[in-house]
Amino acid sequence: MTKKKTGRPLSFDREEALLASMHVFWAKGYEGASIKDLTAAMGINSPSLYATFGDKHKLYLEAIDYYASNDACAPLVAFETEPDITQAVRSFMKAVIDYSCENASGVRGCFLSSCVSTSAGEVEGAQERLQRAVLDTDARIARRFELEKARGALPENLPSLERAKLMLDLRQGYVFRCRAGLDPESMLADIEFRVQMVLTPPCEA
Amino acid sequence: MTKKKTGRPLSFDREEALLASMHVFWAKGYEGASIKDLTAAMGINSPSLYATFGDKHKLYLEAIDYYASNDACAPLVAFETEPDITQAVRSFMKAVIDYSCENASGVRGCFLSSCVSTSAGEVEGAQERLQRAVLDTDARIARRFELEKARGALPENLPSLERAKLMLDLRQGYVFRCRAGLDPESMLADIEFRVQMVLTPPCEA
DNA sequence: CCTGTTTTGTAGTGAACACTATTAAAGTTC
DNA sequence: GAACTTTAATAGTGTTCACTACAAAACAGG
Repeated sequence: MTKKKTGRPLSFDREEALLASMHVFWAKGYEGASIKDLTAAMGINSPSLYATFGDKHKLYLEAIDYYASNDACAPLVAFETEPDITQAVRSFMKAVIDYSCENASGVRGCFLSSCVSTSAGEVEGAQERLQRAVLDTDARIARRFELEKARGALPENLPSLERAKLMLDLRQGYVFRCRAGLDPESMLADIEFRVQMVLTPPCEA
Repeated sequence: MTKKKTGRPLSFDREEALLASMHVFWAKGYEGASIKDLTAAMGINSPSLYATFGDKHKLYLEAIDYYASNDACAPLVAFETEPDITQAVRSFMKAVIDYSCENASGVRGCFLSSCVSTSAGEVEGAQERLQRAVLDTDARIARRFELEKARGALPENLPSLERAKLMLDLRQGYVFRCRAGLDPESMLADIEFRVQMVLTPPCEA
């Protein structure tokens, strides 16, 4: 496939440039991100972009794949890193809010929620990637719950997948609110209640 | 302001055209919607668009305002129409899924979630309108809960605003999943659990 | 250090963009 | 029905869009 013999090496880091492009898409959307915007942020000229990534569309899809498969979603990492399950859910929620309200790169929300989701109807290949990302994340969270149930840290009657989906859906709510510019404090306030909601099994006879 | 004396009347319905433009923005996003797309859907020529709405940006803001203040959000209407509160929440959830997965106009998701939210960072005036819409909706739902508590249909210790925000956030999750092309059936499955979650007060001693 | 290969940077391609000047047509009013 | 006002439709405006020829430059191999 990649028929590279010898010659001048790339003067920029491919992965770094890809990440930079993702932040531009994130901030401006697929249509809103111009090649000029992209190349400026990536620190390269347009011919390099086309030689390296094909075209705008391919670059976009690659950025999605990169995000989905490189633990680019900080809250999920926080969730999986934390040993105590209650603390893990709590950290996830907190990370979602912190991360969504002011990311290091200045963009708000979540790449998948705020950008890819919008383009899903128009940009070919976006919806299917989004769908797989959602299903994968559901499963990933549920797996952790199952693990904790096996360890005895969670009650057996907790419906893992149902609660995993709940946790992810609550995330969408937070991301949306951050995107709308709402005060993070107001969101942090009811985290505790939601953590219990996710982890407490059906509470009646 | 509007200095209209006499002359030829508009050959199209202003509100109808505005609604049509909203659906285009909804489907394609702000940047993705071209004047050509808009005028085609609105059934008018571009000079009429500019004469009537100013420019693309003003048209967009007006479309947002229209959506926010004209009960254009079907699920919310379903929620407020249904007399029984449990059924109201259930209808809301169901409407969100039905409405988000396949709208009459062929667009998926929600205008605010899928379009305005993305443009909030770039299009002037979008974020503030989005924020007000979220806060208003929170309050609107909470008001209904308060009303039901006064009627005795809901327990006094149910935190109205907290549950209102929860209900709206769950909505974002559903909308997102619909946008990702997930199967509606899988979402309809755990509605009942979520309805109880919204309406059941904190369940311990 | 010369040949070959690849990446750069400049400059520019046609097409699509948001937007408008202009003219013809359609109503309203007296 | 003539005068006036306003909208409608055509046909453009300059600008920006995604994308690319082309030529100079930078490295690898011998």
